[in-house]
Amino acid sequence: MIAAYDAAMRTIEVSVAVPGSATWWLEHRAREARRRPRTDGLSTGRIIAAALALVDTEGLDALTVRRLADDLATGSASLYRHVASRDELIVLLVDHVIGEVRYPPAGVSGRAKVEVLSIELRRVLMDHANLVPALTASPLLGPNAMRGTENGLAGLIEAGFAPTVAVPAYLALVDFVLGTVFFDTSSAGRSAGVSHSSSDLISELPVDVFPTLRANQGEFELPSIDDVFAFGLTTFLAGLEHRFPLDG
Amino acid sequence: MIAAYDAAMRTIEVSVAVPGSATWWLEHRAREARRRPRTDGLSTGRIIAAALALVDTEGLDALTVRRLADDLATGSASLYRHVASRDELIVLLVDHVIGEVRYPPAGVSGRAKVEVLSIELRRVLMDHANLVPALTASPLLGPNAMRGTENGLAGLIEAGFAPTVAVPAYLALVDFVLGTVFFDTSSAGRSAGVSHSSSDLISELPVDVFPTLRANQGEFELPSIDDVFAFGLTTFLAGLEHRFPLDG
DNA sequence: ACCTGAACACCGTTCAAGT
DNA sequence: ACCTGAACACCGTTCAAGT
Repeated sequence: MIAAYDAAMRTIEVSVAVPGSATWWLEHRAREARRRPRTDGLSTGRIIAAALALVDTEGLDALTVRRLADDLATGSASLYRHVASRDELIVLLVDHVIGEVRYPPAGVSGRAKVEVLSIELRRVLMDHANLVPALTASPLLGPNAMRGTENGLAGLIEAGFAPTVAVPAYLALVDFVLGTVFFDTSSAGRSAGVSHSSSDLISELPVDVFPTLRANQGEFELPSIDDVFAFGLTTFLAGLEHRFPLDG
Repeated sequence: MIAAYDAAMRTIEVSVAVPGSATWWLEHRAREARRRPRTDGLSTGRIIAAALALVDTEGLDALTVRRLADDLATGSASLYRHVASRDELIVLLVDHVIGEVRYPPAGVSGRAKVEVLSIELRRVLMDHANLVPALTASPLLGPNAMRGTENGLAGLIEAGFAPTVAVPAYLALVDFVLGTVFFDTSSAGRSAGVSHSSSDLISELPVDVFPTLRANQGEFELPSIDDVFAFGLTTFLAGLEHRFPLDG
């Protein structure tokens, strides 16, 4: 009984929260506050910077604890003094990248602010395309992500939408931005010369089963990934304004 | 010189295509056609079924080649006779799951068909939520995915949109569906009792930096993930019809 | 007290040796 | 010819031994 209780408490103290969850971020903030500086040259900031450089240049798979330790000229065990696990490191990395979003000046508000923020979020994620698969590992609840949510939601409310509309609209918009980023980066594997494009694949399909694709094969060549993003953003906002006409 | 040439050719013959790319799918189809039956009890179909069961019950991380071999009562090396790599297996798994989409009867066309297909794609992916992170590994170009593209695009064209509109609209719509699925499954980490919801996190934020979030905190409790999906789908289609009014 | 070398329990993949 | 046990070159993480 007592042994089981102790074991349970130990689990809780060590932190039961999964990295990236709301609970984890709350605990993380408390942990950072009571942190005392380390005697070695390492810091969470240096680790994150080195990890991001590694991911950007060699991909997410290259981010191993051992390799990162090599880059920082230490042993892998030393990193565990600053970061609890590889998963936690990735969660910190994602919020760090979201922190690269540039916010528009105070004069920009309403729909324009929403558009700028959507474009910015997409820009910083595409700038770190190798990190994108890591976005599925946790919800976006870090401080930088929350700042984006604050501003995006404010933009929609400034634009005149009621909170009951603005909240689902904001969430749907983030879903769309992330979707374009996922899709664009997963299609990126095709290197121009050697590989076939999806259009080449379409021309191999039997015309009786795939009449629409075969007939419109050329259209798939034309829209760039940025075109599709702009098309979707404009169409979504048009639909929002059409469904919920503003009072003014 | 000659050694280098031989090495290059060998690389190409072994297949230079990355699993899931258009080139890979084309090669895959050719490979399947000339495949002769194995003497052991294994088949790609049995492997995929066992892999999916494992992912569904224990998660994507539990899908190791060794564990899968155990489940199939063989050694890990034997699986490499049917599947070239773990990555290839995951690509096959994703298209297999997309194959669970149920198509509407022939009477359903136009906007209704587009809605049904969007809802179906979301349903099958949410049914296999543990597999969702694997969707970022490759573009969706398998036979089952192409069937979905054929039908989705046909729906938009039946609805009266020109191909130059229908193609980007289809791509943006898939981006949105995938985005909601990614977002919903990555937020799923919060188990009801122990964990905090994002709303609990919001109430910890300083009101001077996050006024909009604090003021509208309650709204984030209300919309379920299905509500946000339905909201976004309806809004996007409304925007499409508003921007490109039909002739009829 | 803080740090870390060395070990533990795993991976995906290959290939020589068996049938 | 086909199949696979055993090995290779890695992982993330832990902890006893050092300073």
